[in-house]
Amino acid sequence: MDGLTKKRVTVVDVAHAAGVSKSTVSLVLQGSPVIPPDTQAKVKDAIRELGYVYNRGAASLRQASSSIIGIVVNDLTNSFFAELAVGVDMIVQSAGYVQFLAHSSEDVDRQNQVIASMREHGISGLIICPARGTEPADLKHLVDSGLPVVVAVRNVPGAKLSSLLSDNYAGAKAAVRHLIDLGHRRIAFLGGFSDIEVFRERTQGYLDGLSEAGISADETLVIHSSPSRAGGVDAIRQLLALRGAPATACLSFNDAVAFGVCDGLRSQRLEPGVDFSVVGFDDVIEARTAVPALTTVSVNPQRMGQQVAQLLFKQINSGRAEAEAIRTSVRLVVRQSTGRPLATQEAEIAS
Amino acid sequence: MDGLTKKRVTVVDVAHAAGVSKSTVSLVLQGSPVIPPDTQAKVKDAIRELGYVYNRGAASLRQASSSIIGIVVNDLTNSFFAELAVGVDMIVQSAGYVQFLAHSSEDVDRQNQVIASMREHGISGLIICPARGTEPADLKHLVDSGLPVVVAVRNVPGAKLSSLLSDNYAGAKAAVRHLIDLGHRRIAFLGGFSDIEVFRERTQGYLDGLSEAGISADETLVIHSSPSRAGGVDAIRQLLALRGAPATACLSFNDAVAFGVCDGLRSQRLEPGVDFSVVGFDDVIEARTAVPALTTVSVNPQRMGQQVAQLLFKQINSGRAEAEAIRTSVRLVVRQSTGRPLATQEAEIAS
DNA sequence: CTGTTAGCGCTTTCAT
DNA sequence: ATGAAAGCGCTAACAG
Repeated sequence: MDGLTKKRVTVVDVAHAAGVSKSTVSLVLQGSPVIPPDTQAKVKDAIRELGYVYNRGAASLRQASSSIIGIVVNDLTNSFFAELAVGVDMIVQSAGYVQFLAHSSEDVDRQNQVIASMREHGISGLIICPARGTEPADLKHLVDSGLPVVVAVRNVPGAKLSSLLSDNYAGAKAAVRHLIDLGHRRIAFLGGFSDIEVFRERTQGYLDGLSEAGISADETLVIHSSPSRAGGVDAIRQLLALRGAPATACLSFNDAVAFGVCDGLRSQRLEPGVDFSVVGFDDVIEARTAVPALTTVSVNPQRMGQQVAQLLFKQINSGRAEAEAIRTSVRLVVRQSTGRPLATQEAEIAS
Repeated sequence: MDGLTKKRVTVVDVAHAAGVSKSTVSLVLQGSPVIPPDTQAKVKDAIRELGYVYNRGAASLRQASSSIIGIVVNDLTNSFFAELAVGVDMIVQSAGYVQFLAHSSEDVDRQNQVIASMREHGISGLIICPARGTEPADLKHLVDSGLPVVVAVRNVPGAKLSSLLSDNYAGAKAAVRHLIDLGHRRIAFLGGFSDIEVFRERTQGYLDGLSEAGISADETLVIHSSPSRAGGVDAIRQLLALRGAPATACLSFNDAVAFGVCDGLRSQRLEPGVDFSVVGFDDVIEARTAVPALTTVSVNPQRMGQQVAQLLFKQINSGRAEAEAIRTSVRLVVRQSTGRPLATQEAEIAS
């Protein structure tokens, strides 16, 4: 009870208190069936009484395996990735693991640092949403260390790693077709930076969607910006300032951009969904109430997080699986703002 | 180079390759100044060549101290807490620590589980944004384990723990005064649940603000709801449906609620900031562009995260500090929607 | 300045 | 069914 002499209580102490030996305690801790119930009870009482806390570090040292999953995210500030991390955490926790989470702030150096740090802590698997500009070379060490790794959301084309990505191409194409069916001909693509694969996939779907409908693309209608709400405001402002035939609809890089586009429209006294059609990619839960008329190509981030975690565990448990590339399907969710509750119409999109 | 025989490379291997001893390697690893540069170089080369990765688990076992900070958040889905975690991470990383992040989904049992798990992993400090309904008893074990802990954002009144909270009372009062100065007399308080301390503090500020201006409070104008965007929509709908003298302004529990209130207003063809004044608490970065006219009582979550991490490190480094309760100041940010760029006016609020 | 030695708390044969 | 002993990879004394 002396505040200073408080030494860490170990299995030995527990064993002593319970009148058994070290290894018996260890076996109880692991729920081994070879220990008789009464002995188990004695040990458990001693544990409670002494306030013993299991030292997982020592255990992993001995067992050469930890129960830690690392996850490094490019930007936690983006709700999509925060939701994804939540989805991952659900699976990780239910598997009895804990989650190391770090975010790289879109900085490749930082990303390498945190990965190194995680490896030093002996993670038994890693999920990574790569920072912009991540090269296969950056992940070289990682992949040939044999650590189970899966890449989520953004691909790193050259790296031989498992990945779970959304079907960006098919989603963008479906969105464009939807807008064309609504009668639009001048359709813009707003937001995002061209140095990530996701952007390229989405713009490709956009371009192919247009050309399949016999509409020739106008490259001035593709406007880059930060993939954030503020970026969306910028992009729509630039679009509205263009001379020439005005666009009447846009596909936004993600939902943050789409929200920004709506903000920008409103500040010009235009009503999203009425004066100008907006389709957003990704689907943060808030989107449902935020802009009733906002159509989205939706990727459920929590579900995606769960899937990616499952893929990782599959890889961990199967020893050494081949790299596996999965595309999660997306849905086109059309919302109408006529009255309440909202009429929504969803369609699963196959590639 | 054989994929199966790949054994973990240890300090011994490195020592062998570099032609020195175990402890020399260890000293190099710790950047000790007693090792001559050329020996250091040899060792570092060997490390690179063998692909050695430091085993921090073994080190912590020996040193009885890890470099892990735990942070458990009630809801990562709420951008405010995601931003807070980012702020924490900045400090944690720059101190050479890594961050264990888990979220409790507002579930006290889950919260206890993850805390236990973190302790088993030997965290050297813990930051906690308590789940709703957390009792001092839930944290009893924790506090008398002597682990440095700081509570953030939400207080747990009975527990003897350091805390970093925003000045909710003063903020709410200032917001109400602002609305009164604008000429409002029927002011509502929307959103949030009354079982958390933050809610009580904010409503108290609201009530005192009213009564100091000689306005008697009308309890039908305090409407509870989930502290989310959807909750805000609900709350404003309920408010507008009330019979009797209509409210002309509201203070929202947080910014998510405020956004929802704006959504709800718009769906009734009312313009926030024109037909009805809205003040939101908390300040997610997006708020700036989202609703230009939205006045906020602003708490910068990233800054708060940094502060809380600093407080924790202070406690870790000073051995055993007394529990310390800090209130971060808040700012009243008034935004006007007249033209662009926005005219904003800020005022720091003292308690 | 560098090598030797003895554990940190746990798991795991191998005896009893 | 339980105990004894060895060792995971590292650091910290202490010798040399």
